[in-house]
Amino acid sequence: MSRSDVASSPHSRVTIAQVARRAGVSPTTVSHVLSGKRAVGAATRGTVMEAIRELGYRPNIVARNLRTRRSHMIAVVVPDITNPFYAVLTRGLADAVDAAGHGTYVCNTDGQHDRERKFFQDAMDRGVDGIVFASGETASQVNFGEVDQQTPIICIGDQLDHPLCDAVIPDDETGSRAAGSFLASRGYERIAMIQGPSHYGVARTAGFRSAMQAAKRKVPAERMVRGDWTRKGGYEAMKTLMALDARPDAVFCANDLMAIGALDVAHELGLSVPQDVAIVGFDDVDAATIVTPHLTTVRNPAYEAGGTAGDLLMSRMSGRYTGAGRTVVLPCPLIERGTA
Amino acid sequence: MSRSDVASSPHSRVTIAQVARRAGVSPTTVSHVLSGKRAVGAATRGTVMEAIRELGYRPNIVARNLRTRRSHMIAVVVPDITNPFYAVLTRGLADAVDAAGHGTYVCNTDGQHDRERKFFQDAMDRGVDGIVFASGETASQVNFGEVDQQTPIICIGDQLDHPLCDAVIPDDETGSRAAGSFLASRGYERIAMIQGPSHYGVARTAGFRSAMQAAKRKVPAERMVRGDWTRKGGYEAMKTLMALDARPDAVFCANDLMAIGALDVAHELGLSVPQDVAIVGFDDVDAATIVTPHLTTVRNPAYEAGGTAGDLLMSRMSGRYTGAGRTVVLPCPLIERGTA
DNA sequence: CCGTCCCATCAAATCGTTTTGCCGCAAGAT
DNA sequence: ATCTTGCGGCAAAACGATTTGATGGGACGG
Repeated sequence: MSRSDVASSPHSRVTIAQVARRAGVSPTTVSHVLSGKRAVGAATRGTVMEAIRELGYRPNIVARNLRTRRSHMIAVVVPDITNPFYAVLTRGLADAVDAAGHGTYVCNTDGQHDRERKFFQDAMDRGVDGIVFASGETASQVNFGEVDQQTPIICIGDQLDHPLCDAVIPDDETGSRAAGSFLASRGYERIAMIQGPSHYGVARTAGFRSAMQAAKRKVPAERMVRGDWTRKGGYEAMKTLMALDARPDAVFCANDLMAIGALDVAHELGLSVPQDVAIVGFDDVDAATIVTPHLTTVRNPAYEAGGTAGDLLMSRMSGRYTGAGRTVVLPCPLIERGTA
Repeated sequence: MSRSDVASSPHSRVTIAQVARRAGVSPTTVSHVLSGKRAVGAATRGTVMEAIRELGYRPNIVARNLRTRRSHMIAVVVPDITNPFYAVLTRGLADAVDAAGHGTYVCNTDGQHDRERKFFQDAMDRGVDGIVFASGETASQVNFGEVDQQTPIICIGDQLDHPLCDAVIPDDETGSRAAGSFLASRGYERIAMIQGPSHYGVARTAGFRSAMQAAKRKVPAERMVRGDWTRKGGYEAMKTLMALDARPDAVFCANDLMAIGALDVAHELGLSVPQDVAIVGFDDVDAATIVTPHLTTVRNPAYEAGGTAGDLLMSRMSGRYTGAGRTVVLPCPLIERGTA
């Protein structure tokens, strides 16, 4: 122990009153030297500081929170912290707000609406200064009962109907368009897509379609198949694609896991990638650089999303911004690697 | 909005006093119907409950925390939530304590000791009910200054010198021994190991050595090489192993990433796995089932570790247990897949 | 010498709960 | 009739900070 516990009372922490008594001043004065909200004489400040050090005083944050109505804590409610996307998002948020002294309280909802509601309530009851909400599906369908009109909310990936709610959304559509254009520019002709389940990831499909149109590539319905976001789903979707008479020479997958499944099929069929068939994914998960060849994909900017969510939150918490809901969209850049 | 906000005052939340006034009773009584700490008449309880519902009362948790000196919040301080091991650990913890109404406050230290200390202080100042601490390296070397002797601490992976500190440690040694024994029982003769950097992961090396001794396999020094936990490090270590005169026919790697690097080498050399060379990893990360063939490995029970950490914590917080530091070791089972 | 102003400090109220001690009152025991 | 006992309820004191209004005393200008 480098720093021994000076004046360690057995338990019961030292309060501001004890410091005041020791320094021969009032609690008010101690509070002021701590907060700097009012000037205190240099001599007095010195005495107080010394008393604080001698007693090893640490302010009781709970008491402070009660009085100031700020907790310096923000809640991040996500489907599952185990999912790398949300883990990275959370990290980006934490890094952004840490410097300002805010902690992050994470809640796993598993995408269940009742849990989402429960954690919203819980967070507000706990008096968090802000909430970052990332839903698996479109958030607008979520109902939060009566939400506190005070605490700012940031919604990731979609809008939420709330006066103080800002949104940060990764630009899936533009990213997908970039992927499609890239494949076309490389000269691939019969470009296919493995989409997500119906009603999901529509922006990715839209971006792809728009790119195909711009590049004058026809995409018959049989080349638009669906997977369930999993590796296995991608595997099966790819199988049906490869069984087509006019076999596609390039496949854009709505996420990396499905792209990896597609890659499995290519290997299994002895097709070389990207010569015989090109593959592009979406998300840029860690596994993208584990498969061989490394997966060409579109990056989903999780860290940046968390960071800007933190920034938006802080601009509201500090009162710097008080207007209506803002929306910031983040680019999803194409990462060229080995599969296209 | 399914539940409209009845009697929604513009802002300023409704307090227990307002409920009491409306129900024609004292705040004490309201508190008692809520907590059930003292009996209240059925009629009064009814009136109070109705007032609560009508006003949409929600208790102010911060005020409650101040009074009761409990926050129902526990801090989990880890190197990086982005690392799947810690993400899963955190999830296990959250799931364990969620039912009891505890939230989890995550802190990323990046393994820096000053940040570890800072977050420890911060957590205690915030009045968390417990701390789960997972350090990258051996925790005993960490110095926390003067820690609160009140709040229980659980240490993952190592002991910590603190009266109220329990430890939960995955049994790396037994797991590694199982891996070694398994390879021997499969008839492999020249078994090698890619260890972690010196002074790290000694338990894994120890377990492996013990298994080799029991199986009467000599392991010359040249067959014990080191990597730096990364895929690239594993790649290079495997290269030197494969260049040996008496080429190993099996390799145990101290973690999965290095095992994947070793697998790269085997593929590059045109060796078939596990016929020409067997490979076993440690951790069972997601990527273990992405490589081909799927990696045989030892599972590092992150989720269970988080869960038992939560259980130990709760047994102390509730006062059920008050004794000296406990240690629970968790088995690391061998997962047979395709590489051995 | 007096009025004014500012600086440093303090006493007291406040934040919204929980908890302790006390007090009627009615029912049952003696 | 008196003495316990227990129940239902209330007033007030914590919990540990912040914040507001007031105050005493020097410095300074007139």
